[in-house]
Amino acid sequence: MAKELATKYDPKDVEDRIYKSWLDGNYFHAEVDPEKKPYTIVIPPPNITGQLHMGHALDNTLQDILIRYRRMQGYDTLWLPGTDHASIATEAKIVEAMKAEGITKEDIGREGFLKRAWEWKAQYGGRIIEQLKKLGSSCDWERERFTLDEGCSKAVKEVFVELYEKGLIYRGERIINWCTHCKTSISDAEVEYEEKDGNFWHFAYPFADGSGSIIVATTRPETIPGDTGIAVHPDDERYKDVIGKTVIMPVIGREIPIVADTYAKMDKGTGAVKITPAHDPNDFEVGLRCNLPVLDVMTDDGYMNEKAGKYEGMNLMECRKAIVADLTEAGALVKIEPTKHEVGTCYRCHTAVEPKVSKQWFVKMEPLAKPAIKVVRDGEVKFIPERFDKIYFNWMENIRDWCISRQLWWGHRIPAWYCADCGEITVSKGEPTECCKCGSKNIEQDPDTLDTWFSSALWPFSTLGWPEKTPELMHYYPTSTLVTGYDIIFFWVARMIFSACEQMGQVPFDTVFIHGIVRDELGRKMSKSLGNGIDPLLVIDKYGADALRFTLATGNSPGNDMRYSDKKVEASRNFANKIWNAARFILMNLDENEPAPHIPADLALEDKWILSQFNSLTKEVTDNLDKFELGIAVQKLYDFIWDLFCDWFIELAKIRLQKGGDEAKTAKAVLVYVMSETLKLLHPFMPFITEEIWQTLPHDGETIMKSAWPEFKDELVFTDDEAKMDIIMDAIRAVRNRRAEMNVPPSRKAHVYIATEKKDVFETAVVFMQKLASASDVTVGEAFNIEGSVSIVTADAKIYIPMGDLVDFEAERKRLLKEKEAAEKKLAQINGKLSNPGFLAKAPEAVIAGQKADAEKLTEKIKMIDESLASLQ
RNA sequence: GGGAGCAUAGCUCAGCUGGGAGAGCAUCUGCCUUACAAGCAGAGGGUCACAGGUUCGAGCCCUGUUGUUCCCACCA
Repeated sequence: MAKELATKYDPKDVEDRIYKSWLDGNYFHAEVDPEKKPYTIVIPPPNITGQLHMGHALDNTLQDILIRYRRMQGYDTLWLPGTDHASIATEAKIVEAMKAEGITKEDIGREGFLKRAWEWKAQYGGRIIEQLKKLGSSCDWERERFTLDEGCSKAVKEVFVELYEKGLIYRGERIINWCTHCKTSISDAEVEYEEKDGNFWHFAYPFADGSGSIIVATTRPETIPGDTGIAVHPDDERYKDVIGKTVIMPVIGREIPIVADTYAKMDKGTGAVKITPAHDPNDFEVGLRCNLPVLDVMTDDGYMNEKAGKYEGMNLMECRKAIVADLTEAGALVKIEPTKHEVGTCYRCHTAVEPKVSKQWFVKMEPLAKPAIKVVRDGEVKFIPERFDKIYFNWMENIRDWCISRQLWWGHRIPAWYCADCGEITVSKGEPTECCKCGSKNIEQDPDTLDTWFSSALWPFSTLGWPEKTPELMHYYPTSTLVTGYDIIFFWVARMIFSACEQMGQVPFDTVFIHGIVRDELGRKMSKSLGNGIDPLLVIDKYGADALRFTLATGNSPGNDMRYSDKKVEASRNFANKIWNAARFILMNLDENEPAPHIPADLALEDKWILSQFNSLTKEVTDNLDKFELGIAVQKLYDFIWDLFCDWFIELAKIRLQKGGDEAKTAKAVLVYVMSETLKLLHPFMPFITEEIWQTLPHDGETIMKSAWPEFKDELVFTDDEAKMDIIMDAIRAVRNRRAEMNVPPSRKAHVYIATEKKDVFETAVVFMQKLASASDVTVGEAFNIEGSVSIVTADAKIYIPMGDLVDFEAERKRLLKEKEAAEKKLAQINGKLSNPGFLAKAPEAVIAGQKADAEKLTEKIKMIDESLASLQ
């Protein structure tokens, strides 16, 4: 015995040690090698506030599989890791922590706050990185980046200034989404719509001239104090005469005009709509067209302000109630109509978002979207699965300008300075000391910061050193594959694409590999509020990282959600243990000086069979990985290892191992070869256990992760031997089946007679039958006539087992009749096809030949069943 | 309002360009066969949601229906 492994696989004994050895070997590190083809993945940077969840586990498992695969194939492989500063989330967290101490942001000021934020980052920002390591992620940690580090900040300023100078970034007063909880503007993409119950309140507004009233409907009565007009459609006959009149707002008492604008739809509501330019995006546009004043009646934290008159100081809901009550009392309420409507909420805190007029910075999207649409349309960037390009196009084609300024401190400060003297804006990469127009020193920087996604949009090139033309940028850019969930296509993927097209004139990656989300056992989204989240670290602790990875890879079909369950991980853990035990068995049998893996001469039938199977596996797994069919690849590996290698080949190899001598030597060599090559194919999926076993087996090289990916070999194609093994396995299964049906324990051996035309095949199978089909002796001949025996019919043989005492002859007869019936039914089906002229004319030849062969086999089988039935008489 | 996904064994899901319905778990039966009981050998279980169509042939392609999940959208 050469080396030993523990009897049960314990990931805890292995994983940390192996991971450390990889780090010590510096195997994850990429150095620019112009001789080699690069393969690059940039990690979707997790938030520094984050803890590893199942979504990260899935995303990073998939990335690691791809990276390890390409690394073994010899690519110059870079997986670039990093974290995102996550402005809103992080700032909220720190503000909350300060609140516990009774401090506010304003108390300590901008500098003090940022100091605390960086301290917080230093303390917690590395947490998720350590967790990624537990998963086995083979990132190049030496190149770890942070969206707020010096390099990324430089890239951000560069892009901002350039876009500003091109007129693609502008500052303006527009309707934006305002989160009253986070107290900042947010972009359209950051608004999530939730269906809520609400009402349509119909109110009558009397005309100022006393000639009756006009009825308008609203779902948001609290915006009434901000109304500055009522719009009707210019062609609306009903209101033709009132355009230009004014109404007196009940209770409020203000006089506002009725204007004509096509925005008012004649078939909606009453056809007359109140206009609140400060608090509704459409109304804002109407206001611009019809010259209505903008009246902002809300404060930044969600209360009515002094312009709301008597409602000042109320929060929005209080105000709504008060206004409805007041208007009702004033007799203005016409009717209430219950309705459901979509309410925009902040994607971080789920507070209702208020549309609000505000002066903010925007990216002009249309010119940027155009090339970004083109590169996907032209296939320069491919989504997998393809259907996501539709979602992408739909978004890009209807995109509105991107509000990028945030009223936060934690983030990239907007590089714009305002002159107190002339009002000019100075936008600069550096730290300007004077106004670019009037030269005044009286300038002050914009206090706002940029949307977090502005910096992550630059991630594929900012992390490689851009705007510097670093060797890394030249070599590794554009990156290869981006792996991410469908939930951040808009936030991130789309923005990376247009940013790269604009800055680099080149796509950021050629493939976007999209996965779904990991749901709980009941199919629900894992969430903090439901408390149904599964901590991947606990799973790793219990079952091992390999088991978790294997589970996530198996469940992955691109773009689709998957459910997590402990049962699945348990099955994966069992698979790991199966491999472990197969390795133990092999090691037990090896000699002290067992040679390195190689294909020996004098291959036996079963050797050629397993090698041929392995060869096909290699090709298939490689093809599947190239097509991002990870789940299929891993399933094939599972089937090969468990069913073919363990359940058949190892069992067959035992025969020669017991014999010893040259045959044993060959068997050992094949065991070692197939095992270690299979471990390589499995390594991207289960890196730890494969490394541990590979190291223990005879091997060349220091680590499996740098070994060469197996390739299809023509000399390992043994088609005839595969066919022979199929015949033998068929017979063995048939015998086992019959014995099981009769409840014969394996310990009761029996003589087996095989009548066949393929004597040579079955003669080699004698020892196999003894080992795997409980045969004491095996006699192969052309025909036998044995009284009182069990008979078994396969396509290639009729097998007799004299165990008359165990046989119920009547039952046996019934069984044979049933089998015959099944065979005849099948044969009739096939003959139906074969007598169909259309089938013969149009089906491919291989299919026809296959059907003919099946028909022959069935005919033969029926003949043999008949013989058996006759001998039962 | 627009769009997309899903519907296959009791459960969770594979099934790639149309040509023999599969896996894991669960169930049942028999096994301590000296790598593995986290195992071995076997068994049962499916009108592939429904209705049409294309095709020699459909789980797979087309149309429609139902159920379900999700995304997008400025309908007062």
